[in-house]
Amino acid sequence: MTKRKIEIKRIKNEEARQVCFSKRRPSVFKKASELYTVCGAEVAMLVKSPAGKFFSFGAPSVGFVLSRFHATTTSRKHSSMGVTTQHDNSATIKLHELNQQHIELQNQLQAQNEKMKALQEVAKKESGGKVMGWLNSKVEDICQEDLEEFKMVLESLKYLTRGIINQLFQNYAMFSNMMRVQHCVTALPNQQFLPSSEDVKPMIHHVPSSSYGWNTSIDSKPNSSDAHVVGARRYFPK
Amino acid sequence: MTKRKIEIKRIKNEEARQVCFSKRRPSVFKKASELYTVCGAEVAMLVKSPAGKFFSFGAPSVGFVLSRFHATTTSRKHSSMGVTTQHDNSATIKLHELNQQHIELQNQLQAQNEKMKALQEVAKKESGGKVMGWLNSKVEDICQEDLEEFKMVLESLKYLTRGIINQLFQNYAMFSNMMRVQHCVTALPNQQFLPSSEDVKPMIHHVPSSSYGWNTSIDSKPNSSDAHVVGARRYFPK
DNA sequence: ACCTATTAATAATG
DNA sequence: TCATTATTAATAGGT
Repeated sequence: MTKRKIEIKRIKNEEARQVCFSKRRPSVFKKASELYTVCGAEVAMLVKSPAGKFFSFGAPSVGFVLSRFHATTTSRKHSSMGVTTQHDNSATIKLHELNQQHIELQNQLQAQNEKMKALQEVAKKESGGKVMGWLNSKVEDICQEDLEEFKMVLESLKYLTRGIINQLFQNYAMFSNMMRVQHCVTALPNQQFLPSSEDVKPMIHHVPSSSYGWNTSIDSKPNSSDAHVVGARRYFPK
Repeated sequence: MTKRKIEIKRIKNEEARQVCFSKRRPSVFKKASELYTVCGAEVAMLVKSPAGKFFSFGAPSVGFVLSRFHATTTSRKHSSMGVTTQHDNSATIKLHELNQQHIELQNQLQAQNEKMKALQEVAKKESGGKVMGWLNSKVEDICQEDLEEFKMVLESLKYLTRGIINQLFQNYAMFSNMMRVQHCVTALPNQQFLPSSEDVKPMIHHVPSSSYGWNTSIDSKPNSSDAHVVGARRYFPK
């Protein structure tokens, strides 16, 4: 979101990556804060910077939310009528994590979508460009190219990739079928989860005295919708 | 950030508050995801909605980040929550992460399939191009001049297809790896990830069949009879 | 840290 | 819940 749109992928330059983190992290915490203040959602967020620093944000407190999370993800062996159900609570974690990489993949898909969009855009443009012209330019930057030339390339692209793609999708279909069976076994059985404790105490985080130190969120007013100390910064509702 | 600027304070109307949460939560998760993908920061985020549902996001995984967090915080003597985390159940975690990837890759490949089709649609509109002429002609009929131009086209094709082909091969490789690893992992007995000592409550998962991916929530209300709905959300309609 | 041109998020509305 | 759109908020690149 800025002067130029960036692809959502890891920044290779280490310094630039750290700079980006420094800019983005407070914003994410702010968003998390707003989620609590405006919507009344309990939020805990733990972050380890690329440089190894830990940050945390929590409303009404990190510990409060963490403990609730533990309560819901902590399982036990349940015996009933001689039947012992060994409850695999990693399934719970799995469920919670279904969000996770999915979101990342969504970002990847966005990048792909946009590349495709760029291709489509180019396909719509009319002008006197040559193959050599956009041969050296980036796909995203093509804007004055010759429609006919481009279409020809697309056509040949189809020709060249058809075989590979077909084969890949055949393999995918095969794997997919196999996985589907297995998935039913591992993810679909009824599962039981603990209710959360309703009487959880607020928590104050330890600050390990490592070379980096921690930024912690210490909520002095567990039930208020006020400020949360995060690092050196305070978020107040305006 | 919108039609009108709103004051950052609790929305009193319960329904409006829930609506706001539903809109904001995915965005915050996305930001957290980007913090990981772009900046390489480890992130864990736990959220309890105003309606009492739990959501989580973690990169590289909630469990991973949480266990690191606990390891660090508990190494200072006490866990503030009195919870001891045992994070040696890598096999179980691995299993479920692989299951996640399975689901997510299905979505990704599906999306890719659609994109490829779109690309090919564009290409199909041009049927009588020079390139196709080359591709369909006999080798003997291609003159030197044509070969030079054809070479240029091939170069450009290499550029245009690089991203697509690489992506497809990556997915193929991931699937291959998953199949190998998962066979190994699923053979292991279920293990407890977290110690348990509380009552449990039943939970129902509903997985929509038509979506690009899933978000999860876990109801934390002990006496609620609500089903746990795993909702679907697409970042990129169409 | 600051600036600002752009992109991304989202409140209000249908 | 889903889509649209008018605005505001976030931020990449540069100084």
